[in-house]
Amino acid sequence: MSKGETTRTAILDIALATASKIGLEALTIGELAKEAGLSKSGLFAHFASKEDLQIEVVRKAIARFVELVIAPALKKPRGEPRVRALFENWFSWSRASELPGGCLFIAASSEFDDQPGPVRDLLISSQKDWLGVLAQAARVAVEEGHFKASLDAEQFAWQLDSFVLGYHHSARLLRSKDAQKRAQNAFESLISASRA
Amino acid sequence: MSKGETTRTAILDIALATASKIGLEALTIGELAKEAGLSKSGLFAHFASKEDLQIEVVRKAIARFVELVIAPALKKPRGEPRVRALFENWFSWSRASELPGGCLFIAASSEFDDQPGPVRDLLISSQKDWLGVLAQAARVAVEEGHFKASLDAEQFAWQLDSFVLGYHHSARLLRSKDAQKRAQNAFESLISASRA
DNA sequence: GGATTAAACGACCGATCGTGCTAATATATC
DNA sequence: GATATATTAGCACGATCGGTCGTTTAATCC
Repeated sequence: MSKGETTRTAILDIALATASKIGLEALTIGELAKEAGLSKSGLFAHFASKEDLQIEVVRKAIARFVELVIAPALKKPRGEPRVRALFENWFSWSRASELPGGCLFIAASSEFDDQPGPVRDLLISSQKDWLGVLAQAARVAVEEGHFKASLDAEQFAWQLDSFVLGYHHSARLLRSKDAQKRAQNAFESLISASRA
Repeated sequence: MSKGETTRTAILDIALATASKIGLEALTIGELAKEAGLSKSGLFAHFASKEDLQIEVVRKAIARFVELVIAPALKKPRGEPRVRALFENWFSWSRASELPGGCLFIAASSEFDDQPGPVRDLLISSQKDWLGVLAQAARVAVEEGHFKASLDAEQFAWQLDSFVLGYHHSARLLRSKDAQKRAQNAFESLISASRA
C-alpha cells in the first residue's frame, strides 16, 4: 500500500468515527485535518470534494458492515440461526469501537432523508440491501421449516429492522440500560410468532 | 398578542418546518431571516442565542405534539381505543403540514444523541414522557381487561415506539409507499399478542 | 544516488457562520 | 398627536466554512 493509500485509509477511519458522533454534514475538513495531523489542503488533496469524502465514508461503513454483520451470519446454518446471527451481529456493529457515536447509517439516514444527491442514494440502496438480506434470511428459515410457510418475509424484515432502530434510539439518546433487553425481548416475540 | 410575539411565533413556525427538513443544527440565522423576511439581527433580537432558538423550536414541537397526538387520544375511551388513537395520531403528526421533513424529534434525536446540553436534555425528557404516555395507556388497557394482565407495559411501549421509528425510516428515507401498511401490520400483531 | 512522481504544506479566496452594537423605525400608551 | 417603548435594520467583528493555488518535501523507481 502506497503512502497515499495509507493516509487515505487513516483519514477515512477518523472520518468514520467522527461522523458517527456528529454526523456526515457536521464533518468539516479543517477539524478532520487536525485530528489526522495533516494540513487542511493536505487532507483535501485526497478527495475531490466534501461530498466525495462523505460518499467514501459511507462506502467504508458499508464495507465494514458487510464484514462484521453480513459475512459472519452467512457462515451460520441456514434458517433461524442465521436470522439470529444477523440480529446479534448488528449489536456488535452498533457498539464497534470504530463507531463511537453508534450506527452511522441510522444517523446519516435522518440527516439525508430530505437531501437529494449521491449520498442519499447510497444510503437508500444500502438500506434496501440490508432489508433484502433480512427478508432472504427469513425466507430461508421458512424453507428450512423453522418459520411458518405463511410468513411474510418482508414484514418480518421490517419489524426486525424496527427493533434495531428502537435499540439505537434507546441506547444512544436515552442511554437506557434496558435497551438491549428490550430489543432482545422484542426479537424473541417476533421469532416465536414466526415459528412453524 | 403584541407585534413582537407575532413575529416570534412566525419565526418559530418557519424554524420548525425548516428544522424538520434539514435538522436543528443546520438551521442558520441568516437563512431563517431570509425566509421570515427579516434582517439577520432583527430576527436574532428575539432569541438569546442559537441554542436558545433550538430549544424554543423543540418546545414548540412538544406543544404541537401534545395538541395533535396526546390530547385527542386522551379523549378516547380508556383501553385499546386510546392506545390505537395514540398510534394513529402519530401518523398525522409525522405528516403534518408544519413538518414537511417529518417528525422533528426523530431527526433531532440522531443529531443530538452525542451532543450534551440543554437541547439534548429536552429531547430526552420529551422522549421519556412519550414512552411513559404509551406505557400508561397500555396499563389502562390491562385494567380495562383489553390487554392481558401479564403484559409488560414498558415493553409494549418500547415496541410500539420502535414501529413508529420504523415507519419514519421507511417513509422518509426510502419513500416507501408500503411504510404505513408495514407499521399497521406490526401494530396489529403487537395488539393481538397483547390481548387478554 | 539522481531523476521523477506523489504527497503534503501554507497562504489565500469569497462566503457564511453566530453574535455584538447602535441607530432608525414602528407600535403602544396617554 | 406627542411621547415612551418595543421592535427591526444596518453594519461590523472574528471565526470558520469548502475549496484553489503554487511550492516544497518525501517517497518511489531506475
